[in-house]
Amino acid sequence: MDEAAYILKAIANETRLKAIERLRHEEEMTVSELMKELNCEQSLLSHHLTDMRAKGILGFRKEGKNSYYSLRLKEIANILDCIAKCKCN
Amino acid sequence: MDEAAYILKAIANETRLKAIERLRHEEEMTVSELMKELNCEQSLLSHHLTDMRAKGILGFRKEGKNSYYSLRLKEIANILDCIAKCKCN
DNA sequence: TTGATATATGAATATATGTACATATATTTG
DNA sequence: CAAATATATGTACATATATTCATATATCAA
Repeated sequence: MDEAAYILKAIANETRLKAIERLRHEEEMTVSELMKELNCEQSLLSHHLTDMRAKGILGFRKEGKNSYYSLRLKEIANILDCIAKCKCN
Repeated sequence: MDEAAYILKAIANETRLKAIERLRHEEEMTVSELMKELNCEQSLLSHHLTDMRAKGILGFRKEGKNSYYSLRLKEIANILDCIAKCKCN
């Protein structure tokens, strides 16, 4: 329950959820790509991504100028589906 | 995504998750019962319950001296299962 | 080597959330 | 009615999270 709260806190944020939702359908994405798609400022997005990465939620790969982020815990995306169902009530 | 974050924020807390997990298996419970089981101080628990109730997550019924809380959005409990699966990685 | 691009980091600040404590309210019981 | 019980509420404070801004670092291209 402890760890559940830890994970939920790490994703309970609009920008973070958007990133997760986006990464769910993509193998990996660069920060720039995410910036454009989420319409989020560079530094802010970087903070969010860095933190989720530190918490094991996102995967990471650096190549040249770019950083590639991916959804490491694929199951996390299912949470979004659960909530989508809740909303239908 | 907006609303997903709203709900996740409302439950991303150890005490709240414990309450949800407990209510999941019970039709309804009083504050006192929850206090004992969650080992949580009265006022603090009340604040948590009141807030989740205000956000539509918990159901509520008052009878005599007691307040009965229930899990209104049953699907929310599924989120806990999703996370349990994540942890297995 | 210089400048541009991509990203990260740190510090400062704003805002939200959690907690404790005192007190209020409503109900029941004697 | 007075005391006891169950719960809620308000306020203050601590702590966590989000956001912004300035700046650092690394890579690439001319």
